[in-house]
Amino acid sequence: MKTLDLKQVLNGQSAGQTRKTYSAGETIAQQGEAAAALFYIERGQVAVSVVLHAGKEAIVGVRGPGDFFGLRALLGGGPRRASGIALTDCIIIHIEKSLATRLLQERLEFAGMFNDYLLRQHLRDLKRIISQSYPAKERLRQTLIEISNLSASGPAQPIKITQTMLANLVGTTRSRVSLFMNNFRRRGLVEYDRAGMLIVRKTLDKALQSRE
Amino acid sequence: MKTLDLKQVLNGQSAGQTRKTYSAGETIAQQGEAAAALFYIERGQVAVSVVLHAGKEAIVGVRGPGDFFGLRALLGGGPRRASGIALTDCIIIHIEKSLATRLLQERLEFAGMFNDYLLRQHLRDLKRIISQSYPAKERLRQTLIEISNLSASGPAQPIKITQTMLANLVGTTRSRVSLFMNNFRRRGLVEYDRAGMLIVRKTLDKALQSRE
DNA sequence: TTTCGCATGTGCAATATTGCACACCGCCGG
DNA sequence: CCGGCGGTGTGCAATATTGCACATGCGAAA
Repeated sequence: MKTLDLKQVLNGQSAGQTRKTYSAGETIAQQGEAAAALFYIERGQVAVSVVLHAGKEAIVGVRGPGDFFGLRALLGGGPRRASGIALTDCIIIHIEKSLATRLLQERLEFAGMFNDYLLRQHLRDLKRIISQSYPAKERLRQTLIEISNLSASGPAQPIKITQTMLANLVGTTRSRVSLFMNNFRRRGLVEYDRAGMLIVRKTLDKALQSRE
Repeated sequence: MKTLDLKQVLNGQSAGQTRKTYSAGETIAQQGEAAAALFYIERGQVAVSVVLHAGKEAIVGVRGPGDFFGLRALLGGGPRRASGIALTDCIIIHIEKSLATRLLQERLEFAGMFNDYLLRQHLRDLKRIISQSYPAKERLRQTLIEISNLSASGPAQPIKITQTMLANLVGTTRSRVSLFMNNFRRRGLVEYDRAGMLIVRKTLDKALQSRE
């Protein structure tokens, strides 16, 4: 199933879209500010995070090439409920709210593509929700696999992410993540390259449970 | 913001849609079978559940009036990954796969409405994902509130749901749910009516944590 | 009425998780 | 070269959770 590429739709639209680059660590969208644009990731990875209470932070997901984020721009006028932070260097297309809503309401091919995207995102969300039935170690395993396969094409990508972020992503503590990662590493399921990037091996896919 | 009602779009479409009724406990869609239709809830509540391993079951969410489920029908030809089970007596509109995809591809007003639905559903999913950062008791609190507000209009609805289902919904054990529910009850945050239906009081909304 | 078959209320030991604390490292700026 | 600083590896006591087991209550079927 080939989905329509965003660029085909955006071509011919001059106003309302901007292509920007961000370097790793930069904040692309900030929780609390007005949702003026919808974002599309052309390259790189973005963490979507929410600050809860007393500095506690939950990372709601990681998005990669081909993903949208900042969907709040399409829903009423409320402020953003989450932040988008570049995990790696990124190329992001900003689509202004007015353009995005217009495309959605007037262009059937855009609406169709976006529906398809939202359907797939919903399935990813469900996977994430299901994972809450598993213990932390299994959640970490699933999360690592998901992140390393974000760029659907080609083999698993090296990941740059701190243990603290992973902890906020799987809903556990950093000490736990450290423990689990070492376990995975001893079993040859993951490894770090010289740049400190995390490499997830295919063997992690079916790694069965084992006591830590 | 008033969203387009499904019926306006379905009017004039004769073939491919059926209105059916189910009584509480009936299975509307079964995990594993072909996804031949998209479902729309006109009345009632439906639990979406997934069987994991060795009989373990996760309830992925509860849908109410105005919600769709069985979205797999819109994505390729794969089998259903989840089951839909009527929690209460329901009126469900079956929209055959062929009709659903056609509406999505050809009718801008349907595509627009569906996009809006998926956006809102995505936000609900995210709330659910965020909740995994909280302890079980807080997750139960949020879940009860969400379910009781499914029928957006009017006050909170009485709920009919077993503790076992609640446990699968919040990702904990039944003993725990029993404990928490009694705690909520003693504090006057919930109660049961004579029919055994659960009533969630508004006071639960801001009930602060307390040791069990 | 009696008897199952759910669903709920409770208790408890075995485990898992949390929340710190502290040591080590590599890197960067002064 | 020397601090910081952020990120990681570990250990540990206080808590929370799991997985049972068993009693009770209640309604439907016999």
